[in-house]
Amino acid sequence: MYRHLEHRLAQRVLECLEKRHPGVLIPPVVIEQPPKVELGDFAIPIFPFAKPLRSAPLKIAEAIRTDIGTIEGIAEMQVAPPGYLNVKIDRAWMASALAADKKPSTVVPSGKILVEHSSINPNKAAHIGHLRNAILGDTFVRLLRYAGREVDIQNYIDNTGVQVADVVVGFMHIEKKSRPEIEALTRQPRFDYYCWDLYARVSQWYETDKQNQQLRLQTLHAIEDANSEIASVADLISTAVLRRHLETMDRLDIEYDFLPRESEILHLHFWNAAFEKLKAAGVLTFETEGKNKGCWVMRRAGTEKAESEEAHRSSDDVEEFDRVSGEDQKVIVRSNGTVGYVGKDIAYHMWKFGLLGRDFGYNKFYRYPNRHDCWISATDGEKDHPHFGNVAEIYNVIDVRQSEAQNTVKEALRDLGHGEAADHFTHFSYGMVVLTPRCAEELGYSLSEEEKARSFIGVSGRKGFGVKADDLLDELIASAKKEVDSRHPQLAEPERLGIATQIAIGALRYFMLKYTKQSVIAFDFKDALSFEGETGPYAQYAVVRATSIFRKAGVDAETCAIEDAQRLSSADLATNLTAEDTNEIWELWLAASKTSYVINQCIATTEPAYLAKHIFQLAQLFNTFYHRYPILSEPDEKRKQFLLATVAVVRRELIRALGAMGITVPPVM
RNA sequence: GGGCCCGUAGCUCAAACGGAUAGAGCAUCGGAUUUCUAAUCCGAGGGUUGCAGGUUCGAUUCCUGCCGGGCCUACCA
Repeated sequence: MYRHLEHRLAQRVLECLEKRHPGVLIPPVVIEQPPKVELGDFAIPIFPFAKPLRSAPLKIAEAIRTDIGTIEGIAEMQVAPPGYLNVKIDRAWMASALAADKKPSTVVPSGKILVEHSSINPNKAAHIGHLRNAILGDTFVRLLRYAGREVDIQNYIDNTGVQVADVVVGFMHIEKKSRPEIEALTRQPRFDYYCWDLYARVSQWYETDKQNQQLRLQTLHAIEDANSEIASVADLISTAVLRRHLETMDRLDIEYDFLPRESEILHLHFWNAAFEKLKAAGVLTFETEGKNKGCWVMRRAGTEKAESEEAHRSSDDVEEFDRVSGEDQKVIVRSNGTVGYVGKDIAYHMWKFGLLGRDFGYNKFYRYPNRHDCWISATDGEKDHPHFGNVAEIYNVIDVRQSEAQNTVKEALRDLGHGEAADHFTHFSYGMVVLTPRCAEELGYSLSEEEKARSFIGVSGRKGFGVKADDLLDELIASAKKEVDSRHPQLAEPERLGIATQIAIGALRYFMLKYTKQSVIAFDFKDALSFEGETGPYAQYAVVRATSIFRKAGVDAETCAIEDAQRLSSADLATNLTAEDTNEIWELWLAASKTSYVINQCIATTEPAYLAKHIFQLAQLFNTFYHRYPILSEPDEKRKQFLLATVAVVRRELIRALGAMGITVPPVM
């Protein structure tokens, strides 16, 4: 409703200006929020119109104010120096719509969206970096679904890469385990932890003797051959680790629909199909001389600019140098005929948009407790299966280090003539999670002098250096459990554990979402384990408080807002919201009205942090309100109804917004 | 060498398109009527937004240069 009103206002302002100044190009009308509610609910800066209209901002603002007439939902407008038009919402109108949960009809774009996230190498346990990825991705899916979009969730599995090869080398050549022995190990509870340690040992082992690295290459090649014994061992290991990842993420309510694996991209020859199309379209060219002689290469993005600059440089030497050095080229197929990672990724993304002319086979792989099935790629697969791929839009949640590679894939699609697909290809890029030096020491790692001097230490799977996802969750739950135990000793053990788990998830998900996505998170246990201040539990607690009011009042919280809204006349709402000293409560209603507006902003900017901020602000306003206005003891019955309706609306919006972040609220805290 | 990102309070972070007095949380200090209320609330201190220019009515935000930090830049995946 808030968004709707804002849009209508901008539209009407534009019409006013166009009517008074026909033929003049009017700059876009921007709507902001005034620094204080007393000034109004929307602020329109008039400065940008001054020049094109050849008039003073205050005069223009005054003209709009007199011309604009009445707008449903807008109460009044004021001209404010040095050049703002401040607009006040009709508070009773807005409150009545919000309480009744009225939603303006909106057109939801059709077309399925594919969100790819997690994509953890299946060779070791998931760590905090993977948690950030999965939580960002899962939250973005929830936001899209909130907005009415249809979404498939994919988790790409690189089960034939060097990282898996390394662990295979570890089992076969360091531990000298037989296949049955490995099979037995995969059945132990946290097999991924075992691999975590082994992976670190393998990395060290490579350094002790260069000969050992030969084994790595041999193993890598053997894995790509589906029929080899080594490939079957690799599959055994990677599948077991993958299951562990799904279990870990399920603890956070993160689910997937489909797991495409690199092995099928290989065995179903996706690359061959893509290669033909890329050659035919001239996207790839064969180099006959220079540094990249014998390779199929793609011109790098940004080459056009370099070319036009070169045209001005008369020297042939420069051009010659560039061609020979191959600086402007990206090798896709190596001179030995094998295709690199980017090539396979291009093929995979052609499949995503339904442009490859091939499909995976599908098998059921994992059933969640809620009976939702997660499918996995197969060469053959089951007859009856849902259809994945062939979507209208994609979002790839991948950290910032892959920007270059993502751009190459996107440009390949564009060069193939699929400009529309390229336009709907979004790399949802985000920064790394690193450890503070203090945190690293807490984990028992001894740091070099150089490392101690740095502001942070990177997580490294190769060194076995990092915070494992399950460990962090365990610690969060234990910490929350201690609090719940002391606050609610009368509750049964399973109930207390359930509450502690909800709090732990709330804390973790909020923690990962409160930072804007491009910022590097310096991980610290003190901040991550905090349940106070700007945290998930703070917002959960606000809802719990709201719930307890209704419990004590003997009123159903879910229906209260609507029923009270019907009982309260708009005159009642007006009295409670527009009289003197009602700004504080109005601010609360206003914030509550913004949930879907904020969610749309989050989607448009691929920035979930805005929602975290919004939730915190709403919870903060509620806590202040809660503290200041006793409700159950309110003697005036109409006033009490209004206050209860206020609580009901805020509670509902908080639950919704938290739900969009994947956070649920316990009955008590 | 080239490309991208970052530098804001003691610490961790905000500030949509350039907008009104740069905001939160943590930490520190001082307070909160036995109430629906303490995983909370109120208050205090804390800032030359890395430095120097430029663009304009107005710059934390845009441009240029410098200083400091990170990432990418392989016939690795």
